[in-house]
Amino acid sequence: MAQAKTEEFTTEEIYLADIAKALSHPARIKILKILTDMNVCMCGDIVDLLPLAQSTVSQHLKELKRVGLIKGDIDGPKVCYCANSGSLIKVNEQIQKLFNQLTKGGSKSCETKKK
Amino acid sequence: MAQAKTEEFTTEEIYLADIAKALSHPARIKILKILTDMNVCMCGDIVDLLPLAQSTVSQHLKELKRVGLIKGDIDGPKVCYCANSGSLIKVNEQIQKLFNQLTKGGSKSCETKKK
DNA sequence: ACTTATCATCGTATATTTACGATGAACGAT
DNA sequence: ATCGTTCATCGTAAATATACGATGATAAGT
Repeated sequence: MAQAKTEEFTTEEIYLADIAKALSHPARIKILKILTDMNVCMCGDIVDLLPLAQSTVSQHLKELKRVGLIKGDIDGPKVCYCANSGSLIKVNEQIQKLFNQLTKGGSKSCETKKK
Repeated sequence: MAQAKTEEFTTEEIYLADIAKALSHPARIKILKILTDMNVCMCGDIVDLLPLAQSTVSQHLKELKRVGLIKGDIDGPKVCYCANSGSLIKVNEQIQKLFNQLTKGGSKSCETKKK
């Protein structure tokens, strides 16, 4: 099965993996950049900046919203999206924590003493 | 189709998304931590620390090796895995660059002046 | 009330991911 | 040479992801 056995992993591992999943598509990376560059929050013009159909972009936005990296405010028929700075900062901290752990050990080597 | 139109994205966006994909599973996060904690590089005992079958763990290791986050040295019938510190540092820098961009703008708000 | 614009969701097709058991390859030990 | 250990790969099944067009929902404007 493709059923992940998440029971055996820590909350942090699951959280980080989930964030990573949200970032695991070039379109979503690009959307985050677009929303950051446009200081005024953007709406569906994101579609014009991506080589994807409107429904597909909507799905990507949904995924980013799912993990809280962006927010969307309904304004009439439009929806105004913007990056969630607070969440981005928090996520950045979590990632930093992970990489601090992963790189703290200095350089290790696999070189096994070939006997 | 599930064919990603990667033509329209930058190399950096594709690279970051690819790294994120490699990190998008709790087991792979955990494997990286295990390889870091064990100062001496580990072999297949990783399997014993994960709630997954040996073949599944092997697949996860392959994915991490694909993006260069870990290395594996064949030592007889065993394979000695270890975290690739250099790669981890480089990846960390790339991620930092991204988040610096994403968080540089200060706090934005979606709050549309409800007229 | 009707149209237009904007966006989400539905339905669907295909690709990829995740997982497992089974098998195969490499090597050390007997 | 045979056996056991270790690990990758194959084959396969189910879940998820990606993408699109079509449809539905909402609100502004006519």
